[in-house]
Amino acid sequence: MEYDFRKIEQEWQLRWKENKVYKVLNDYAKPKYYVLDMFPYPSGAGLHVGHPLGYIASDIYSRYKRLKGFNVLHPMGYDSFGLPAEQYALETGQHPAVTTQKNIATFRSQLDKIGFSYDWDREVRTSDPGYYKWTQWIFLLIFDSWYNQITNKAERIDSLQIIFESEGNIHHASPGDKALQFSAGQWASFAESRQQEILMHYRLAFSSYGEVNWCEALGTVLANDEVVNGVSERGGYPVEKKKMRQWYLRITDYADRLLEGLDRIEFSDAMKEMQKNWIGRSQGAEMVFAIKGHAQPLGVYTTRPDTIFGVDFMVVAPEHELVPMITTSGQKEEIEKYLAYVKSRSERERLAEVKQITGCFTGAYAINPFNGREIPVCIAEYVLAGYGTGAIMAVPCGDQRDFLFANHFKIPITNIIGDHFNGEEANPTKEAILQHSGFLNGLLMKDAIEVAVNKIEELRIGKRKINYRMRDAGFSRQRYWGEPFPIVWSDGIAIPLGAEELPVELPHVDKYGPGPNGEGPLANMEDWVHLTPNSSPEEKTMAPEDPGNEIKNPLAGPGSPLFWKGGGEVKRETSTMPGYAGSSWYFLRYMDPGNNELFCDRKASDYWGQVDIYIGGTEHAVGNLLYSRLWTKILFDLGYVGHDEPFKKLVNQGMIQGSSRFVYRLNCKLYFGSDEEIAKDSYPLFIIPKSVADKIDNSTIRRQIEQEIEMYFDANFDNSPLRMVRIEGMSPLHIDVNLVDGVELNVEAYKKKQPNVDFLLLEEDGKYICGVETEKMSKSKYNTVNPNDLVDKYGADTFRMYEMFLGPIEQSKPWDTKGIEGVHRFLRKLWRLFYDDQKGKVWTDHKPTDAELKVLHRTIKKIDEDTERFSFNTAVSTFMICVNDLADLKCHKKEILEPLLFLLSPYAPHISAELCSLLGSGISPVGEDAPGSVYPVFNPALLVESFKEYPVSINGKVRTNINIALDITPADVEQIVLQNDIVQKWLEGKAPKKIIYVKNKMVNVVI
RNA sequence: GCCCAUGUGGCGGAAUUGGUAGACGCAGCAGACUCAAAAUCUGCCAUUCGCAAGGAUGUGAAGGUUCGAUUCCUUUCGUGGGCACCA
Repeated sequence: MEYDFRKIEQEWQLRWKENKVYKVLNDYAKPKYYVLDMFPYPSGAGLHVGHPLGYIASDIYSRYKRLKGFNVLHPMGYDSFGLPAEQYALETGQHPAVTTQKNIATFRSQLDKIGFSYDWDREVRTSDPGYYKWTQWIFLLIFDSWYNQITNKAERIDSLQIIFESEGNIHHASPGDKALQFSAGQWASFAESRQQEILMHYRLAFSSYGEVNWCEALGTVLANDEVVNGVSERGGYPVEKKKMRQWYLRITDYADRLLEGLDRIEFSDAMKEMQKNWIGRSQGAEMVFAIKGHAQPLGVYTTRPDTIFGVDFMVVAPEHELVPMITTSGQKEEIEKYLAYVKSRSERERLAEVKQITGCFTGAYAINPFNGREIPVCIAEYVLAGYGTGAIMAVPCGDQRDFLFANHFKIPITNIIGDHFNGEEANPTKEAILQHSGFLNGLLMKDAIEVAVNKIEELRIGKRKINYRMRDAGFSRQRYWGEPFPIVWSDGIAIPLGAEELPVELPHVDKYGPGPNGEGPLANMEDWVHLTPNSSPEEKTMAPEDPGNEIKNPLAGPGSPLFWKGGGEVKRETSTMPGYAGSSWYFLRYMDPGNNELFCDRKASDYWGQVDIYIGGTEHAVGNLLYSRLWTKILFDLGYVGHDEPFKKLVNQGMIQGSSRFVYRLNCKLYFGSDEEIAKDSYPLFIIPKSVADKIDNSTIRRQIEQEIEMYFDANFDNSPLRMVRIEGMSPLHIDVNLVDGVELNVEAYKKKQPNVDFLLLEEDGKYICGVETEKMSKSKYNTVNPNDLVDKYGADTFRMYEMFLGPIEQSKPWDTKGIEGVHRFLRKLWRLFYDDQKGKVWTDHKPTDAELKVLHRTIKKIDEDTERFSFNTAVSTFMICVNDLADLKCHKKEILEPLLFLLSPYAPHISAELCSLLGSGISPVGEDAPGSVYPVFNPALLVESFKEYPVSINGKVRTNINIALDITPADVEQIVLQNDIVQKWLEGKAPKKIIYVKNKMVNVVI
């Protein structure tokens, strides 16, 4: 009986599907475990071998935990909104919904072949109205919330209204307009539109005019992480700043909690570091400098108040509001010239010329409050309007940019750090003793920071301040293929739709181009955008004549002013939500996917709780992972979930790189002698070996190739038309890796695909060895490998184990198909422990020996340890060692083999299930007959040894091995070791200085 | 520039707490079985000196701590990733 993996895998997959063995119930009595994969964007290219790496790891872990008795949630879905489908629609006219549907079908069929244990009844798709209804719902919830800095959590907006009614905003400054202040009485006197405008500044999801990354070529706004080096990540088009009405999430209010939460979760240091950098917390002080002759002072932010006496000038951002006010008439012309220059420069240019110092003097002078010194105020590009106050106090001896600026404009530098400053570059040290620094003289800079801040606060010219690099997250996109906002606009007021209006379905469009004024494609849908009475039958409920049908927001509670009373022009919001909207909470929907009342029942989220293991790539380090954490914290504050960090532990899978193969095409010109031109098609493109291609510049090699070509024509034409050959060089060409066996090209197969080529100068055996390079896996490089091909050839079990065998899950590594044979051989060898090709059944019911039990229990222990720590590559090795050992022992005993199958089943479920079923005990490691209690338990007693083969070293070098009983005294050990011939030889009659004996490890004799 | 990873045979990698470096697999070499092939099995396989026994060297490089270092410390080089006028 042979190992017929195709038949076995097909049959078991069908059976598992029919019996719904992976169905997961919210069985609140059982201990839970939540294993999550980052759900994929269903691209048109389908899966390549890199995708399943994480999926296989998570599947193994899920199956393992299930066997250990946990109720394991292990779902899968699709992040199916996004730009690529829309781009494709623009190019081909195919509706994104159609292509997405098709791509998902491809993904699903590929996933199914690998034998994953997903509960597909819990599948989510972010582009499904049944799903994005709740994305919209959560958005409305966030819209209806504000961040209370006193209680330090999000609250519903009505609590803020109550506060305003009783005390104004005295204790809650507006995050959008710091200067705004009003009393309770004033609040009551404001018109409703004014009140709404003020509330908007406080909302956690708010709308505001802001500078966005506008990409003309894509006709859309891009997120910061979609802009790379000033051009769009996709397509590389230029990106510029543009003011536009946008939606934002007030993530900055959560900056500190997002930082603090990192201490409570298991992410890699690299990942935490990336998030910390992104948040960019810095501690310092904000203080004001008076400007000579002006009433309004200049506010600056600094992290180094200790350097206050080293301030030689001030720099403000060119966009700073004070610039036109303080510029003197003498400097006006120059300043305007500089402003024009700044404006003319695109983001791209500015980034390309980092560290180039440009700037201009305003003519104004600021006064240092500590020593009364008058210092010039300049403007410069290197000061950013969006960070801090948009102005700095420049300390050239301590900051390199300030130093360069001072040098450039010949501003004298005050040295406050003595020898630490060499006059050639700034030194940002905190270890210097301060000089020329008034009341700070003699203090270590480190210590002076606190002293200076205290003084600043005492003099009431500033206060300590924490700043963040992170900005509020732009939440609207001028795109089609995303969630529509459940918002309508009336007289400039954003009105949330009621829960009963959800989902606001994405209307079908025929054109995917941008709308007028850079709006999204939805703006072209006149009928959809304008909500006037009777404009569309299904919107009847909005008819203003019917007072019972007001658009009300039930989220805002009774008596809320937030509803549309009819009349006036009402327009829908035409932008859509960004890609991260749907992926910020999908892990919650999996817990309760069918719920029509709520996005996820609190009981379900309390049960499943945090994702215990989240597996995915590093590319979402600051996107998905940060926003998911934000949404969870908001939902936690508002009482919708019971935990505030979504992911307990994150495992980053490495990237599988492609291993590209090249052939080298000869570039040559052929001259023909006869008048009759021979058809171009009748002579081929010539391919030369890499060894020849490398030496193409060598004239001897060229001559050799030319002769080769002449011979070719002599052989293929009766009267060779060739008069002359001139070789111009060669070009490496990517060739399909599937035509290559290792590095050897399958010449026949290649010729079938490329009939018009011929190979020159091959070795005698006719082999062609390809060039090799490691690159990103991509279709255009012909280096993708489709898992389907491998599953067809070797089976899913082999494929799963091979992917794990490649190396540590977190490491990036190039794909190499060659080694898969070894894993396949291992599974066949395992099969032969049960069934022999000739003899048939070989397994028996005989009692196992101690040696056999030892092999089994060593394996149990190692597999447990390795699986727990995600060391799947060593686990596969362990299985191989075990099967090798059992084969050596000629062990075919069911009592040993059956537990082994249970150990193996998370890794290779099909063969394990088949062999278990053939053993006939009526228990299975997969599915409905798999009680947790049959998973093998390690018995340490079986591994106890009484002797050990100790390595004995002389001066740290191993010279021999001696078998010594474990229970004897160190003195006896020394005796035995010293009597050993080899040790004697090395001692040369001398007495050892010292003997180190570590029980169960080694013995070292020091001479 | 700053931060984080990482560097071990021809190749992927192992060595979990400082204790026999190279497990397991690929590739390669030699052999068995076979008419032959496939499949399978057996042996060899870091470098170097040596007929061998047995030495010497060896985890990017240089130092250090230690009886003992792939593992810890310092310096340095290479590779990969992230951030980058953030005051």
